Amino acid sequence: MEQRLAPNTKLSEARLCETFGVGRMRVRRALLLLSSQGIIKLQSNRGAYVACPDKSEANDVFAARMLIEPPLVRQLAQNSGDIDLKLLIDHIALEDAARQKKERTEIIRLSGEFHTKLAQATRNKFIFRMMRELVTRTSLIVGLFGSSENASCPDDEHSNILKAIQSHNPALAEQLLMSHLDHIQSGLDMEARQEPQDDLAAILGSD
Amino acid sequence: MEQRLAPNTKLSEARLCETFGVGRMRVRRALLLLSSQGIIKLQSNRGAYVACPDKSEANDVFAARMLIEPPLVRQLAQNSGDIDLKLLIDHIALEDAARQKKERTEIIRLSGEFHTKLAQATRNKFIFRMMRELVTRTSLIVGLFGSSENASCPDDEHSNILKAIQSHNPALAEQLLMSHLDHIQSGLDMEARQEPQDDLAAILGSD
DNA sequence: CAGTTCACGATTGTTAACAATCTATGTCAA
DNA sequence: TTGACATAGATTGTTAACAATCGTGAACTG
Repeated sequence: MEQRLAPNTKLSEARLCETFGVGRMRVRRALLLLSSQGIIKLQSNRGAYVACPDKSEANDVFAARMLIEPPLVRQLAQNSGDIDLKLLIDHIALEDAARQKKERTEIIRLSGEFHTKLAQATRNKFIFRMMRELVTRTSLIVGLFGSSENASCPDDEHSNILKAIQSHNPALAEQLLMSHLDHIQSGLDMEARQEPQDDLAAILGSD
Repeated sequence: MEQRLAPNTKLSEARLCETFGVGRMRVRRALLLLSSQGIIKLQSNRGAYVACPDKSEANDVFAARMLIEPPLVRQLAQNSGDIDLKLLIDHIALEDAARQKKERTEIIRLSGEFHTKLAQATRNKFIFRMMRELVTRTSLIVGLFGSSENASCPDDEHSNILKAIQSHNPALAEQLLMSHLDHIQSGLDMEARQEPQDDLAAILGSD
């Protein structure tokens, strides 16, 4: 989620065991779940590797998001009664704070999380899970294909989307979101790839 | 998927081991994956049970489907170039055949699968996975709350949706699909619950 | 007779040893 | 020098024994 582990990084069981201080069973369970979400790839007898989406997969992820998120925000803007607006308002506050403090990894994490919280605001478990999966995958893609400067979303687009929702303007909310997704996607360079890093220093460093 | 295992059925590890002739490890891996998809619930130290969606979850599933499927079929009807229409045409043929032979479980399976194949026709892996999960969950819900006669979708609604897609009529396709989902949902009786069955006779019987 | 407690059996969770597979290194030959 | 082959090490996959937890039923008490 925070792009500290590059795609194709090998995740050896023994290494994860000592890093997190748990037995192999826990590690293998976690790896299986991550692989079922497509975050890592399990290669038989070869181990687990951070997933490395290709160009085509990247396009699929954005196509899926452009299918789901527009009706999602439209619904949020229409039906402001049953939805959890506070969740979004509080989140924007967090984003602003992180941006002022220039906490880079925090900004990246919150940028993705905003979209997850759009889904969470519907109070619909299934929509939430779908968006979380798509957002996670987007993080991988941005880490792979993104130029370093635009790793996070443009500053105030999230805030503007929220305002459109609050003012019950479905068409505007939908349009703002579409162009927001467009900005993210067009900020990617589909040809250049980051090279894989080969250890877990990123995780160890954060303890 | 075929509603042979009622919700709340207990799935004991030992039982599954002998039924499928595999070790506990394989069984536990499978149970973990099923639980991550919400098809079963893993209760700590108590075992695995077929998920038993409640009224609120059922509404969430239909809300999620009504959010995703309309733009999905609209896209299919608009952009008939890159999509896999043959998949849908062949499927409708299978449905017709099963209906003529009055193969009940086959009809139920294919009824759900049509919606999965709508997603598959986009050739987008993520859309496909999301729909598969929602359709599976719908099967559980229909098994729980559905009256026995309308367990499958009305006869020709799938066929009509496909025709609207083939004739590039997005608005019609979207409208047909919405009323189709409405039909399924309104055929449910949210109060009456089927009682759980307590063993795996259904699986054993099919071997 | 009802309610509580204890102990037993059954089931799940964990651990550790073992087996199988793959990668890498080093040797030999062309 | 390069290629293939074989062997050793490391890593993953599996199995089986062990520990922990939970539900049940019997025994006991009020």
